[in-house]
Amino acid sequence: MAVRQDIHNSEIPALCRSCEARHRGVCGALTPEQLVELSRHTTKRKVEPGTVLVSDSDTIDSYANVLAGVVKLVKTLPDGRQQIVGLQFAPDFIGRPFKRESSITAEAATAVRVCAFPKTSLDRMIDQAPELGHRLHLQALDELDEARDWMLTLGRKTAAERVASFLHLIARHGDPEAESEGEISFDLPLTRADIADFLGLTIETVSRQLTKLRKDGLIAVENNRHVTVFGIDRLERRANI
Amino acid sequence: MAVRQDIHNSEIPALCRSCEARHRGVCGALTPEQLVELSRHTTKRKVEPGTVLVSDSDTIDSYANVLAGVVKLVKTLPDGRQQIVGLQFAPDFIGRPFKRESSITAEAATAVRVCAFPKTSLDRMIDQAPELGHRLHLQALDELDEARDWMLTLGRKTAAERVASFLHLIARHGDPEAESEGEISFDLPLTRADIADFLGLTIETVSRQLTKLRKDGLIAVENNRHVTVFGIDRLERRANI
DNA sequence: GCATCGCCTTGACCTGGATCAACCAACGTC
DNA sequence: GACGTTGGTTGATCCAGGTCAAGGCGATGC
Repeated sequence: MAVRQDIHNSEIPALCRSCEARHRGVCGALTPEQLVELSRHTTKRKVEPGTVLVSDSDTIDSYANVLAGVVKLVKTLPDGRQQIVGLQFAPDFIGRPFKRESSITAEAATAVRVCAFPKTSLDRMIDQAPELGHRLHLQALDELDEARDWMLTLGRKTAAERVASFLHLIARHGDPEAESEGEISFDLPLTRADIADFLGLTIETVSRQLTKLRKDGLIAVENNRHVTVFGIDRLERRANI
Repeated sequence: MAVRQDIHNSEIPALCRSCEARHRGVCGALTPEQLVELSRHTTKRKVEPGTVLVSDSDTIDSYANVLAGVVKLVKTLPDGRQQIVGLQFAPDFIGRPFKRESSITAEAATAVRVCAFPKTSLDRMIDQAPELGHRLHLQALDELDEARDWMLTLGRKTAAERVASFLHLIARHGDPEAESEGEISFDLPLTRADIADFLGLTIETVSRQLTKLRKDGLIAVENNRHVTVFGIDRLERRANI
């Protein structure tokens, strides 16, 4: 009986079987038993672009993993000015551990699949699985590095450098190993308005800078969203990285 | 003999006795024995403003606690443009756990006292004291919140709002509980050049905005460094917080 | 077919903050 | 007590990027 129980428990939940977060994400820190436990309170959902996943106006009582798509973290001034302070890709973790509230809104930038679970379940699990806390710590440190990189961009770079930096970020995220002189193409996960909010610019300026890069032969743009970069190295030079 | 050893070991090292980091900082997570162990490799030093504590050009092999003064975290573009991406006050921890290098320079903004210890000693201790890892995690999360707050300032606020936000930050740091309508005064820990690098502005613009706040009766400035704020609430309104 | 809508681009013009330059005050130091 | 030097202020001018306005274009609806 005890044996059967073990066998049963060590099966990976169906929900988690094809999930990227189980390998590269935070769930990789959990044993099959813990996965079963967590998955009991978990819901996987698919949401439209624009869906608010976490609002800054209410207290947070759930965490989530991004399974597909891109989530933007947005901060808003009382008068409506907005700044995107982070982009989360699969298999990133969304949430602010050890705090009941956050001043950040998380919103789907593209179609997004997420796996959400109650704060309490995961908080309990952190105590039992130190490796889980460690992974969350690592993600926080990575996000801190990214945030500080972006502070340099926001505080000191020109519009041209910012747009090039953004394209570089997306291109490198899609293919970190890409040949620096080769061609690389991808879909932009953000609208012009979102790009502007990410770069601290207006949509007009973003549009003009993209046009400039196009006319200078560094990129090609199809259907507004699909971008081809002709040489990451040339983009890097424009971005002043 | 064993008993004497115990008594001896559980004494707090002289080095740590009056140290703020032992209470509110990361060292609060350590037992007296662990403090003794760590303090064996620790050096306390007092440095002049401008001293580079950690350079982005070499690999990091030590951590430190700020005991007094203010340390600025600086990022630099190849052409020399600079952005301050964080300010560390006592008893903050300085260092990037779990990575051999960082693209950030840490530099004393004022006269600073720090307590430095080798990376290896602390890394070893993290494994033994989970509470230590937890405190570092908490600090990383706090710094992430601060960095993102500042991204909003850099990306979307006007020069006037930025300068007011900076004064508010320093004022609140000195006295988090201050009456919102009362008078509060403090010394600026940064030169105009540093303030400009923190706000993504030029020194001229910082100077003009301070003059404006002075003429509008929100602040008084003596000897360039000493500031009195007449009503934090009025400053907040200017900062658009 | 052709209205309407969302998203993007382009042009004309304006302005907030950068740049350039002069000057001031405090502080060595010879 | 003249003389740099460092850190800050103020004024005049300039320009990158914001603002305002018009128009393009594909998708959706009637």
